[in-house]
Amino acid sequence: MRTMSQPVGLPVLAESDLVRQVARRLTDAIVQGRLPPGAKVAEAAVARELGISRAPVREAARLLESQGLLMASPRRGFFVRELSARDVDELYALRLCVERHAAVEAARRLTPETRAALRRQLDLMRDLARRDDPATIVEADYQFHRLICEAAGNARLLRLFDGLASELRIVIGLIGRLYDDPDEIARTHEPVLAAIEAGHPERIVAHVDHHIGVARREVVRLLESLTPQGPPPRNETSETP
Amino acid sequence: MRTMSQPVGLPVLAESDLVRQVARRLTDAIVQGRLPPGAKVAEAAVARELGISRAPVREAARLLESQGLLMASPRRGFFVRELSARDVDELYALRLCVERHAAVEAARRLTPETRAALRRQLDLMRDLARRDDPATIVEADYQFHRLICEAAGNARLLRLFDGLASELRIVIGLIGRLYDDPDEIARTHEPVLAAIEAGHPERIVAHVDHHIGVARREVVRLLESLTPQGPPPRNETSETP
DNA sequence: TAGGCGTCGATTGTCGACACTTTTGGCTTG
DNA sequence: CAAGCCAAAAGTGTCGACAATCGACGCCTA
Repeated sequence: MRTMSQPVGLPVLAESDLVRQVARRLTDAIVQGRLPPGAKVAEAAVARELGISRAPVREAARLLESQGLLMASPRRGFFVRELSARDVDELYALRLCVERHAAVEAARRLTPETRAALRRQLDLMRDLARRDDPATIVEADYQFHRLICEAAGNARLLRLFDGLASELRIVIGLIGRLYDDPDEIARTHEPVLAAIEAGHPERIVAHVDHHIGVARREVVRLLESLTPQGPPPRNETSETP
Repeated sequence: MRTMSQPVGLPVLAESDLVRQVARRLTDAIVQGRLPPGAKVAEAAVARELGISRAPVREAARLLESQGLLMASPRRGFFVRELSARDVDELYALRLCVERHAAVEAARRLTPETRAALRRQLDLMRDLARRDDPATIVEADYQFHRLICEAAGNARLLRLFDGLASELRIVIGLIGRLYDDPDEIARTHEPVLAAIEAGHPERIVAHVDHHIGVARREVVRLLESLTPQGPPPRNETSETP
């Protein structure tokens, strides 16, 4: 068959899929903090607001459920996942584990392009730090770490990272500004990138450990300080299949 | 509100939720190889077979989709994910990353109980190796690794492991017997457990690396040898949000 | 005879409806 | 006045239906 001269990768226009769109909207609302932890996500309300029926909303909710953003409580509906300090600690443990691997792997297969991209991102963060816009900085921070995971060349690892980051953003967005000294965010990332460029696995792991470890303790501490809140769902559904 | 004396976590009788049941059935069918990679999962057929409507089937399919077991192709339906040799390699890379962490952590908080459980599982595997029942051995193998992840005390890590294992079982089930020497499976696990009991992080990592590395090369090699097959879906949906 | 086109059947995406459960609000009662 | 109970309202779980789309088969054309 030779209908087209070449199967040149076209941009794959317009996912007609309502489910994806709803999923994305809900995700945005959650990470932006517009749907705070514990909030009920009423199908009917969402459907009404978007001018669609409940079916696509339910399916989107299922997607977000197994991504850990929502929690399904039978006969009661979906709720934005509430993260205890312990949850966040677990998430950071996984993130550490993932990013360690990602950084080492990224270093192994570092190309001039990705290296430049990382440098550029770091510069961007430095700039933003001067302008002092918390939300934007958090976003840039996320992108920097994401670039590293992308550079590891493992699509699944990237998806995993995105999942962890999404869940964490449930609370990060809540906490707001994480760094007292806005310049610190760039300073703490510099050694990580330097280690990747240098390509010493041990040094990479050490710096990643330190960098994420700091954030981890910080966030967990902050979260523990404002834990006293919670009227929400009734029980964890723990399965052991 | 205090309807019940206490919101003690009840066993949540009879999951009224059809979605979970369908999800589980589909998962079973996939890991048991009854739904082979690339197979189409027709909603109507599944619904008819289970005597229910299509809605719960669709929702279950969404769950499995974001677990990586199914792949949604818009307007075409759901298909059992096909794993290329590269996919499997990526999965093993993640598994390595996860299990390393799990084993080290398990060693750190090793209790006599979990230690006994691990020993017991290893003995079981030795027994099964003598009886030589491939399917059962694979299951026991899986359980051993799962126990380690459980012992790490991170619920999320366990879920992650389950997810990776599910995906891998898509192909493991296909390959069938992995070990020429059935006794080998017990022998290769022994050093891992020994290292965990000894509690030397470096030695643990080394043994886990070796053990999983062997399996990884083995499976990837086997899979590459029978890759020539594939009429299936049409394109990867790669998002970069 | 090989290749392209139109039509038909099958399947998906979405919707509205119905039964049942949970929640809420008010009312009764100690 | 507070606590408990009852009834109405809201929301979920599931279903069957309908339009739009995809794949396949067969026909027409070069």
